[in-house]
Amino acid sequence: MGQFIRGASAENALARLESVETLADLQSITEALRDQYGVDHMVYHWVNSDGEQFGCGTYPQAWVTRYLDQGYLRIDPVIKGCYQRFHPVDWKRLDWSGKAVRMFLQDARAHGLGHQGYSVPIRGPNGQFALFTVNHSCTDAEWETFSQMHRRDLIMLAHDFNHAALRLEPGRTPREATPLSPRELEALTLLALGYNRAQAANALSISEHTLRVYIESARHKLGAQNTTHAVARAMQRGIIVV
Amino acid sequence: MGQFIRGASAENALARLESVETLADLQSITEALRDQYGVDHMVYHWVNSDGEQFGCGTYPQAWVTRYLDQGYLRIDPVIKGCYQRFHPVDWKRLDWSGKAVRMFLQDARAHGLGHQGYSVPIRGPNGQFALFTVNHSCTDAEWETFSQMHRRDLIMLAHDFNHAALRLEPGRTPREATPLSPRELEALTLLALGYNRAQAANALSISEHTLRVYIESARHKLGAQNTTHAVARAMQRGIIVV
DNA sequence: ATCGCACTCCCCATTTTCGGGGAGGTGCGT
DNA sequence: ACGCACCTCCCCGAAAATGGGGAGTGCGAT
Repeated sequence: MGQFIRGASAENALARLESVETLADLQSITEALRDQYGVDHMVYHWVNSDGEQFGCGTYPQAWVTRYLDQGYLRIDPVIKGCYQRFHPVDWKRLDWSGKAVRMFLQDARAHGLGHQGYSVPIRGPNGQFALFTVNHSCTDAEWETFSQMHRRDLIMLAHDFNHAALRLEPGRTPREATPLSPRELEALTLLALGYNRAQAANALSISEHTLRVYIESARHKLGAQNTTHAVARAMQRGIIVV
Repeated sequence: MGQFIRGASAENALARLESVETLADLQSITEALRDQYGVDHMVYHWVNSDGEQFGCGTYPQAWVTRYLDQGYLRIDPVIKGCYQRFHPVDWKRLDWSGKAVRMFLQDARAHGLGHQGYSVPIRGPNGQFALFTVNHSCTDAEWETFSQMHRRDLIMLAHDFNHAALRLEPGRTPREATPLSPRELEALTLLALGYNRAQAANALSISEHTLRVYIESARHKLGAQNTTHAVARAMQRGIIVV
């Protein structure tokens, strides 16, 4: 295993992260950090199921392509595990059972990924979700030492990468150009809680017709196809809390 | 202004945060940190629209009560501003216009809050959203110096407070009783993406009748009242990613 | 090898939602 | 004082979802 260099050497990269201007800059920083920390791979990427992709890192291009083509986003236990956690997670603590998952793992190994991993979930406004991951091949004990030693560094790195990414891709954030009105939010919230329109209208002490107007306008503002879609988008963007 | 102590002195509190066992512990840590950093106030609190409250800090009790009673949650520019940002924000950069907001500000001052503030937004799984705030009275230049010097400390503190809070309140992370089958998850995912039943069935290359069976069984497993509710629950539990 | 579970298909009638339209009142910021 | 966004109410027909029922295939586990 490479030498695990301490925080001080990461300061350069931290400083560079704050003034990143292009995705290529971000990419070169992941490579520099990978070398500084002496690990096999370091990756930052946005997690979107809708095909949009944003990320950088040192995974082989073949693996990135395959990952997307195969729809591994929906299989990868790292995604699922991090989605339900706040704190960074060691890959060993995830659930790797299941046929599809085992095949995924095998495929990952075949593409040169190490069996040790440590991933930091990051959440931004409007339901943004991203991951910052370090990947390596070494013994469990060595990995434990590494991850414990650099845990805080990695959290800060994840934070800085996300900050840089949000600066580079402002188009992802200001989707809420038309914010929902209080009544619209209330309406969607009740629907998300399982109320039907009659019940929701009753709960808000308004007519069902009025409720429909709210749902309709919320749907238009959210660019949603139907009520379920509107509720899903509102939840995804974090503008309603259930 | 008090002396702004550097990161090293915060290490004690960081260590204590990792082993916190009660809300009172968390409370005492905010007080210790306030004194260490030499600021007027330091606060961590959950932001829930549904009235549930979880938090700790050094704001006067009278202010906390008033804040809740008056529903300032929906007025406070700090909440709104942080909700739309990823990076910590200086209160001066927020939008303080509006009649209600000005009255809110006046009320805050009257309750002993300083005019300088720096707030760190934190997001967890299941749409959790929390804030970590430091508040003080000093000149703009002094505050600028302070916030720049301790920015990274405050981000890590926010992270650790949230981690501790999530450990203390596991009730916010519901467990998955009966796991959904792959097809059920696919079905719900497509619905969350705005597909209607015919489109979803087509996308999965199955009959609409079959799709209905999945939705039905998923609804039962999730204890949901209707399709929208089922999708909302699945998203809330993080078992589908949209 | 048997059991359970996931997967697939089909019927019925009833309830709910959708997608347009119009119309009047309030309160806030410029 | 004006506009603008919000809130509230109502009409219609067409489309979609719901809630039951039954019935056959395969796969993995006990």
